[in-house]
Amino acid sequence: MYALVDGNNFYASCERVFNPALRTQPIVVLSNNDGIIIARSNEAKAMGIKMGIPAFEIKHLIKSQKVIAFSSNYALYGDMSQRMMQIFGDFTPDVEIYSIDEAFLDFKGFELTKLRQMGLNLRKKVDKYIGIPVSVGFGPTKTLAKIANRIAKKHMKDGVALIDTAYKIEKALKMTAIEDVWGIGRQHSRFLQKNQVKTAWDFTQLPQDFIRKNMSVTGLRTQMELQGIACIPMEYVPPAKKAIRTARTFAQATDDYEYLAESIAGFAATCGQKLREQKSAANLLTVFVRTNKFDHNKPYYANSFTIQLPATDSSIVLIKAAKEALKIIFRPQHHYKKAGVLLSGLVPAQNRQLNLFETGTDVKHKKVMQTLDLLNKKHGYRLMKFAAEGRFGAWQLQQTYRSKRYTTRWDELIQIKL
DNA sequence: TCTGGGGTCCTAGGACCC
DNA sequence: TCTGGGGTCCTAGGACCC
Repeated sequence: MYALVDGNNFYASCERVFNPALRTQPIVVLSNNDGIIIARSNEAKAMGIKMGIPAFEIKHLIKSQKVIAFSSNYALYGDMSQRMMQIFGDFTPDVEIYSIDEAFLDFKGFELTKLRQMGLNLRKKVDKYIGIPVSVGFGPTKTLAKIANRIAKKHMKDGVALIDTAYKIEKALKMTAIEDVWGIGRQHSRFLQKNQVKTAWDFTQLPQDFIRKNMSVTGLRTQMELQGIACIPMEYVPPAKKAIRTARTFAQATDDYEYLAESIAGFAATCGQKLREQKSAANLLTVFVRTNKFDHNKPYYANSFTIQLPATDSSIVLIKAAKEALKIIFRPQHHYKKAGVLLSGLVPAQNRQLNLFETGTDVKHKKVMQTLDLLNKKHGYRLMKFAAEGRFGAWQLQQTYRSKRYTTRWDELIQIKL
């Protein structure tokens, strides 16, 4: 049996841990630049605030304090996540961290009759040590565990649901709408509904060749998983990323080349840091820019350019290439709203292919990069930067409502008055 | 004034090889 | 009348996830 454990309204719940007065208030968490809604407390959901809507649509609610808004505080959420995952490891050694707020737990070899109690204990422990409410769903496959988790969240008062018999599988599948199945997104659920497939149960009754033809092998896998045949294995060690991207939407659109060049340099440096963290080197670097896609009064322009590199993990080389690529796609007549850098063709840094005319720059850069990473790790995120990134941090995020980084900064520790 | 960020996998089609 | 068989690699686009 697998369990899927996830934090309820995770980001919103993190904010509540350090501000208990908010426990009964409707709260929302905003994306970078305070752009859209990315998390809501149950109270906010009940008010009809939808996931992903632009923040300005509920500005009146935020202003009048009917809803408390937070800018996203990833330092806090990331740290809370790590603490939560650590607790999971007390219940089984086989934990797959699936996202910032959820994990699959493998309970093979455990007695079925004890699982429910195990789930309850886990909830209790996470609540006591971390202060985040979680839901636990058990099932014979990952996809069924996901469904159990959903049922736990929606229908079980104690937050735990177990799907362990053929009868319960059928019952659970019949009460799950097709669009709520893990692996079936908007396009496919629309297509399936047109074909009279309304629930997860209906989906399990479809002929295999129909699914294979219209939804490829991934659809087939989902069907088997729903039928109780596990075919999505656990992944205990996160595989190295195959692509690394850093991109931002600017608070204000800009036609300033220098501003854009400094942001791009910053994105390239951030990508480089992520690259070195996973000990990879990149063969390709893509720069992309685009104007505001919502502004229909101005012509839309989006473009990208990819540069081939001798496999490198040096931010110096990356920044240089990024600036070259930007020069090629920059058009002075446009106002740019979003830009980014993408590294791909990643290989292990250890056994990268050397260029025939290798000059040894990477060897020279290696020590500089190591020192840079060490200093930033020890003394503060991005304390040391490249001159190319600019001195002004012009592309800094707008974060009007950010809470303190309670768990990762000495000067922002929570204070208690006695 | 105002709309996020970061990933993965699969397939079809083109270009190429013998 | 009529044009083989068997592959690989790469990329763009579409689907999905959080």
